[in-house]
Amino acid sequence: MGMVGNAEVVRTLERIADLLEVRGENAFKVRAYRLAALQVENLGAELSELAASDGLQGITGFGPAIAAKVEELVTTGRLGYLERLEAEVPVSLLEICTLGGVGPRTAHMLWKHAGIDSLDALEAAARCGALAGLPRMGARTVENILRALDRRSGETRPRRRPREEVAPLADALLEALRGLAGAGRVEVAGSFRRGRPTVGDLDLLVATDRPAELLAGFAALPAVERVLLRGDTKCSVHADGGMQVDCRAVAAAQFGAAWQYFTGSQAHNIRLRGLALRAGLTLNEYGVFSIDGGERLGGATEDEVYALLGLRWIPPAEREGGDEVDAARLPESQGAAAPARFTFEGPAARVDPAPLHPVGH
DNA sequence: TTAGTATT
DNA sequence: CATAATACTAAA
Repeated sequence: MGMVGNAEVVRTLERIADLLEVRGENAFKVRAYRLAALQVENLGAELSELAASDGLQGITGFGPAIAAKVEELVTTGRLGYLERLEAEVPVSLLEICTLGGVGPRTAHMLWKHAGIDSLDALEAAARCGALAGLPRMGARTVENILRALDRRSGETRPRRRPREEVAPLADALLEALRGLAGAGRVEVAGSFRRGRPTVGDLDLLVATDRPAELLAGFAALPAVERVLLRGDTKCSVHADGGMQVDCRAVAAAQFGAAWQYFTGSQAHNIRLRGLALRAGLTLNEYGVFSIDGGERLGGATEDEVYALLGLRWIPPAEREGGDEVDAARLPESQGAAAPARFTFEGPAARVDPAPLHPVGH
């Protein structure tokens, strides 16, 4: 019976997706496995029991191919397809992908162009200059790989931590941000705000008129150990203890849309944005826009964002990408059908180089 | 400008 | 045919 639980099915489907990706497979196929994994995560029932009774065909994200593989896995405890994949693709390529800045495309290239199939082989090649000349391998990138390999021995590999363990750091950083010149409202977002029992990183949001300046201040905080990247709207760092902290700076008029985006979950955002498209709108971290014309309809508060999509405000703890979006539908009359209630006032709500309306011309 | 990686 | 949208960096 259920020797193989849903959690292992999720891990297996994700592993298949990772291996297919470094093999250079069709992106849609890779996504299909990721989507299936996501669906299993949010599934109410045990797959092994479904396999014994109704079968797996009806599950969202399961076509015939994935249904057959999952059935094999939950009934026999093994999966021939995965075993063949692991025999074909060097599994160490997945470790190479854990180096910051190195993803599946690069791992694939290293494997095919230079026969690199392990971290040791990569290190050797990097040290003896064998990487230079490979596609998209400049001096800068080689340097970044060498630094990432160096840190690897420190073994500070990122892990999810209990939220209680992270809370003091979150409080301290919120306080520090509030103390920076030009800082307006400051809030935590991400999985921490959603109340998840464990968090992988901290996501902080700050309202400001001078984002670049504020992010420079953030990067210079004493609690910051290393700056991973810093742009005009976003800065990622490693804080003391190795925890990654992402800080996003936005104008006050966009705070609601940005907070919504940054709170996630990813699956929730995708559902919201999909709903927006079907309503003739588009949603991003800067606001809600009408698709034709790109007029900005709102986004100063989360409430406004959800209302423009015809939804009641959804508590962060529910934003996991299950059925919460459908459950939050408001009666037709005041929803997306009549979205022009909010107008965007005030000058330049957007940050300087105008990220505004993402809808292509 | 484009590709790749990253983020929710 | 195919889930959304955007930011940052380095290469070309």
